Amino acid sequence: MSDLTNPAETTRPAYVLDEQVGFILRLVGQRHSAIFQRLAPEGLTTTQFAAFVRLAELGECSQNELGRRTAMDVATIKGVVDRLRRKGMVTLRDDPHDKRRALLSVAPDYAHLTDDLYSVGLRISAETLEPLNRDEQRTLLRLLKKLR
Amino acid sequence: MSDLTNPAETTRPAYVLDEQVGFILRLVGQRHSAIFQRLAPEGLTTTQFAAFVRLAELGECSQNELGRRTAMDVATIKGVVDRLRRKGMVTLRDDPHDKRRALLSVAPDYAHLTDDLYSVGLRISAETLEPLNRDEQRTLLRLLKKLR
DNA sequence: CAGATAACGTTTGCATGCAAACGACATGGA
DNA sequence: TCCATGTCGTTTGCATGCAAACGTTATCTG
Repeated sequence: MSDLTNPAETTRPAYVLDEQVGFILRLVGQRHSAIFQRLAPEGLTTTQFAAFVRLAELGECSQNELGRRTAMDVATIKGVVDRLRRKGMVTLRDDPHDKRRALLSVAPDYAHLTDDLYSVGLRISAETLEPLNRDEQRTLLRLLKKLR
Repeated sequence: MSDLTNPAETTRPAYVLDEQVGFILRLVGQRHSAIFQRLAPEGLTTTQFAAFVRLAELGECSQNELGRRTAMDVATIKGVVDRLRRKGMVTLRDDPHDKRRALLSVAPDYAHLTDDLYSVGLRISAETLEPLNRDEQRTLLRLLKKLR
């Protein structure tokens, strides 16, 4: 029994760090990230992977636009794009209609890579979710999406 | 219909970035982090909060030990502890029995803060999970814990 | 006791991730 | 046309987060 002189004490849930969503999310993120790093080709990180795949979907696109479509801040997407360019996976040309912009696209040499990335991406997700059965996997994704 | 000349094409799930666990986890983490930053006192970050609360639970403890108990790398926990010390929230003394170690503890001036942190922590978790009903919240936490 | 092994803490290097401020350019309406 | 407003890309500053290497100190084993 806890302190009965304070009625609130008996109903308020105790704070246990290991039970908080934020803490658990960080742990799950760490595990996913380790799986990702082991399976992803070209030394791609999670964000680089997301940006590259999204760019392949969209075709030509500006840097900030790509950032918005992948939920990355302007400062973050800049770093990610810089590294993809350094790897030669993404190329850039000036937008003929807007002097502020540059248009990004997947480098021709790497266009074929997208199919590989799709299959690797599915494998990474499968391995991350492996401790759950099919129903649990569907449920988890459904609930997580509500928290976006 | 997709390409029937390739039977695998019809059964393999299509890769959709927005449906992958890793991508969704990042988005949920972003939302949680924004809530956290809005509600947490003393400018505490998620990791600083976790380290401080854990240290309060454990009493005196070495830096690497605290890192292990909060799932932080030696390099990461070092930075976190440095910042907590700079805020004056954590103090340090030499371990009398082991010259390699230092013993961390919550600074006396901040010992009273832990109760505040518990209630704020609960509020942060509640707000993060707010889009879900009670059953869904329990289910989500149960499934997430399996993925740690 | 001596040598291997392991733990402690530190540092460097790299990659996110966000806030805030900046100059350059586009575009709308007065 | 001119001006406000917004967008584009950039930079700085701070805080994780991990890998790898390092010197120091404990501890275990032969």
